[in-house]
Amino acid sequence: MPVTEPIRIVIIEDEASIRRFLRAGLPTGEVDWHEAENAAEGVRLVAQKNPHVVLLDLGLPDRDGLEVLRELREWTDVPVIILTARGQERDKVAALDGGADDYVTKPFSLGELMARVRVAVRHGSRMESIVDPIFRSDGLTIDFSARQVWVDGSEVRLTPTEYRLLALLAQHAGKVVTHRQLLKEVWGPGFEDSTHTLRVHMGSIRQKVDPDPTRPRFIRTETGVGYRLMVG
Amino acid sequence: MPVTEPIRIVIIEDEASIRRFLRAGLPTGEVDWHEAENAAEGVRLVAQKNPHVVLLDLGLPDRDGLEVLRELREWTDVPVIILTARGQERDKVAALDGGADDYVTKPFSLGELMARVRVAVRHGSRMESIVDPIFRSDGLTIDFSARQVWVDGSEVRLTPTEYRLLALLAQHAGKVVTHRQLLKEVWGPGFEDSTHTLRVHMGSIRQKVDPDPTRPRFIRTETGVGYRLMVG
DNA sequence: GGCCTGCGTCAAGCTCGTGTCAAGCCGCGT
DNA sequence: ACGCGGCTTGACACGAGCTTGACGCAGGCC
Repeated sequence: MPVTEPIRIVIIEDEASIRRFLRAGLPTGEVDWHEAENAAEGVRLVAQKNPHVVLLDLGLPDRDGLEVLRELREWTDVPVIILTARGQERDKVAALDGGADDYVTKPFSLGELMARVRVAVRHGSRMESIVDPIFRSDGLTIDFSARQVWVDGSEVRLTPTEYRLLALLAQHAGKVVTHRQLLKEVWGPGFEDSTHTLRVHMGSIRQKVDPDPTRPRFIRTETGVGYRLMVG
Repeated sequence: MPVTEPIRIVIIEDEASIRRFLRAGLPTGEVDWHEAENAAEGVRLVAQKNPHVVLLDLGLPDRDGLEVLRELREWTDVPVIILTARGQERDKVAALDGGADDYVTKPFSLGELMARVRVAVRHGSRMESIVDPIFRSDGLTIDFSARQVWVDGSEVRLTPTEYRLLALLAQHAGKVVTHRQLLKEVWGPGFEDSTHTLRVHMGSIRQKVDPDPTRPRFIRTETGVGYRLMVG
């Protein structure tokens, strides 16, 4: 899992010179950049790309920027940073109260703009990560964010390898995960043949969560193929 | 969504004239206004009032504003709007990347500021994760705003590094915090491999709050992964 | 029945992570 | 200059975790 996904930005701005200036100054590789030069195309692009941040010019040729903002706000909470030459207080207040998240007046510095973009991304991501992912099935509970496992309510302590194996099975709950898959994911490429080690580890996992392998509650072995975590 | 409750604002600003100017211009009845004229009082006030927004001046007499921001960010996500005369790009970027939510340079217009306050309140209410400035669990108490720690009622004195480590664990109470995470947060990027130093510090923390690591009350080591502060 | 293959268990050995002690370094205040 | 507190670094012992090998067992095939 990559730690730093590139920031997806949609800019809605008619002046090509501004777009070019921004595009040239972007940190390469960290930004996924999409340009629209009018309102209609901009809204379509936001819907299509689902960006982390939208940069919106107020002085568009086909429609007023505030209208575009209002239209976006009908269906998305994506952070919108207004990017405009209009520096009057009433414009700012109207935009901010109209749902904009920030307001930057031209001319602006690229560094400041990118810092404000990062703030907006921070705000956006914080809302998504409220619930932490938990796996439940029968008496087995796995809290991935806490890296904790319970069986019938009592906590079970797993070693790093054991946890990674069990988590991998849980991520594909109900489906068979092959030996090669498990070995490659946990030990890395080049260990696809250490199937004996894998069996020993599965054994110790079972000892902790599933004591009787002939009558398995959770982990079923699919002979010759791999293992499967059963779903209730 | 109309905010029925008045907006609670804490302003940390040494210049009395600015405070007076703002206080005079506030819409009466809609704002619950609290003033601090230095950093120490400001942090205390934030902890006490649990405001919707904090207005923070960077040029305080007793401490640098960025430090104050960093200290606040150790325990609260309350929106912070920087309010300062420093308009250099590097100041703005440093503050915004340091956890600030907005940056307004003096002289500013009152209308714009209040609009930005409303944006901040909007952001804050959306995540509604009001963090308690006091952490309690079993016999362990941590007051983030006062940087104080108690075990079974008696105060424990921690060094700066020890406190930051323990506070970090408390912020993710119940969850595993990896070695890399701890090292990066406390020592900064580039120190992710100094795991030995980390162990020594964890040792001295334990000596003070959790004398027997084989039967831990609070800090459990997750071998090969990191540490976890247990919750009752 | 004998053989092979795949799987599970157990024990032993080894590696590596961990905790602790002590020494040395640095910054700071007296 | 000196002492002190805090941080880092090194040495070392201990234990947890991982790997490896031996063995028993079940099922399929000749």
